[in-house]
Amino acid sequence: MKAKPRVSRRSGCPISIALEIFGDSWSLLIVRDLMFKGLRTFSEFFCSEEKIATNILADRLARLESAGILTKGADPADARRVHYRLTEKGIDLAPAIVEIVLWTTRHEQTDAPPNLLRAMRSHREQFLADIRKRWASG
Amino acid sequence: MKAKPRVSRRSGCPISIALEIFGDSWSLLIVRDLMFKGLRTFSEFFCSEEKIATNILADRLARLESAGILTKGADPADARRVHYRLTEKGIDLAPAIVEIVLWTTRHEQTDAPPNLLRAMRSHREQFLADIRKRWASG
DNA sequence: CCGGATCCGTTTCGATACTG
DNA sequence: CAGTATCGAAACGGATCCGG
Repeated sequence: MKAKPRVSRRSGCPISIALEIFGDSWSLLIVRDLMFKGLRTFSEFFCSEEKIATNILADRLARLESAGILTKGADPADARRVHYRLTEKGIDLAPAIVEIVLWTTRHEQTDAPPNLLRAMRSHREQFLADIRKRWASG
Repeated sequence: MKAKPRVSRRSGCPISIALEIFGDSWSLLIVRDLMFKGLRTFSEFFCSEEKIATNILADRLARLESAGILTKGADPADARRVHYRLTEKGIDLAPAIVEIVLWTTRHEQTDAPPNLLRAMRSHREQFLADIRKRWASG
């Protein structure tokens, strides 16, 4: 299925928000899983806790790819597998995702790992640098 | 109209994201307009650039209210008008919204006021403190 | 006028079944 | 494994109507 660029009449706003990603639950979850959980393949996303339907998953992966947030390629180890990776643009979502996660844990009760949260909150710059480094290396 | 709590099977995730707000375009735009543009009333939101339909607007305001992100009250100046304000929980969305806006301006071309962006980027803590102060004063 | 509620055609979603 | 195809259900959006 092709990612239909549903035309938005909401552009031209002085203070704008990229709704293509931030307005959509699935896109947000996919990026989070890619960034923090190390998920890479179609079936890993499909089997994750969110129970996304295969057609929606395919659609969102296509949209995110055409938005330049992730790229699709053959797994170097196993050529049958397709591999999704964040682009530079995608990795750059980290600060926003971190703030979103922090707000969520402050205001809804979650069972997020406390040490991870502490790293996000108290050593923000270090934490973001680590994410970048992890992606740079491989 | 009541805010229907469309049940999510996506909870229990170690690193969670509050999809109720970050997963919905309109909610995000309403909070942004409340936070940065000073919009307060139903008709101000309705007449804003986004061209939201009245039923959708009413639904999202109700959802955001029941999520504890904003409150509804009579305008002290004009009792006929209804006034929407961010709660503490809503104001606390500022860091996330700021990162979202910064990412958007970095990666899509927008015509956001450059001095505003500079304030967000270079004097982040001061900028966030100012938002809080503005809301504390009334 | 202001703040919605209701109706209704269109679009999107989501579950499942199916395919290369 | 990595997706399409299909189809009923839900959400959207526009227009109009309504109570205060």
